[in-house]
Amino acid sequence: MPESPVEGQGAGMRAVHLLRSITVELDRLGGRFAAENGLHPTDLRALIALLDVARAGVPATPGRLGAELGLNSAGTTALVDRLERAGHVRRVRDAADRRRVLLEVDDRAVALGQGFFGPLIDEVVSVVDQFDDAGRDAVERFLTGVRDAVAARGADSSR
Amino acid sequence: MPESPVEGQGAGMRAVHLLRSITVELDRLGGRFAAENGLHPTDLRALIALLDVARAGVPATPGRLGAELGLNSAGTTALVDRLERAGHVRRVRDAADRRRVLLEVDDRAVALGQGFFGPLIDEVVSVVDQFDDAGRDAVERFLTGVRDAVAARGADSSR
DNA sequence: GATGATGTCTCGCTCAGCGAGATACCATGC
DNA sequence: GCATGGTATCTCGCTGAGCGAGACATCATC
Repeated sequence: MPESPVEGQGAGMRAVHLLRSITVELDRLGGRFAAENGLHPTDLRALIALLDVARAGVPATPGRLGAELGLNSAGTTALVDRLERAGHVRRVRDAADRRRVLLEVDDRAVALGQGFFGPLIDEVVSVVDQFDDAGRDAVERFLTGVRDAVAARGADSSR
Repeated sequence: MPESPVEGQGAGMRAVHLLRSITVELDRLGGRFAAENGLHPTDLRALIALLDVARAGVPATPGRLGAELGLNSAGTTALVDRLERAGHVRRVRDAADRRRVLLEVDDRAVALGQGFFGPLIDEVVSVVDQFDDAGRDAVERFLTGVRDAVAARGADSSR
């Protein structure tokens, strides 16, 4: 049972600490982006989630968004209000099921996000491109393994 | 300039999306841990940051903690109040500089965090252990590259 | 011992998110 | 057709995290 993270740890623990500092830096970066654009961290998470489900082809609704972010319905309404007021999102009544509201992300919001995160994404891609096939495969299997581990632990008890 | 993330993308984009879903799952998990233990996401981030600087040997103070989390002094005081009320942290006047308050993390808080995140850490370590030396090296170089990219982007404009 | 800098805390406020419940709509039964 | 239950969203009132401004104590320097 390893614990202290000083130098000279195993490769596994070094990977763990690198991952952690990546997540810390990432949400610091996200916070800065949010602050610069007058939106809250939650708003940013919401936009990212919206773009995600949009690409998956599923139409986004307040209900799904709220569940994704762990907000209740009241908080979700307030969130969508904010996004709509800022012009990042439009509410459109679903013609098929008129209880539903579909959320359409404005193109400028997409462009905004891509302008900020695009360069970072390109850098990560270029890091991966430096490896040979075996290296790329290792990276991908590692990430997949970590994602599955985290997701499994996130799914076990409640929800 | 790649964009859509559907299947059949390059290895680089797949890595990007895996990384993103890892971070999403991780902070969902963190949120759950926080909720289960009656503390807010910020409190969890604070505890993690405190453990970090403690391991680095630097004594933790409200000032440093607030800067780390991006809170102002009022918010930091409120945060430390909460942590102290919950018994996770103790305030100790610094004898050398009596303006300062040193923050000592309670052993039970450390144990709590390790009980929750320890198994996940072990799993990540075991994922890494499955690779040969070349694979481990690739993973580490990848993570280092990503961390540097994120940190560089986080440092450029303000702060 | 006065002066400025620094670390922490207090006060009053704003606003994100919660719980409870209202409202509108769909999908069944009769 | 019309009641009944389920679902999606929104409204209302409230709690509390975090902010700005400033108070206070302590250190460093002259």
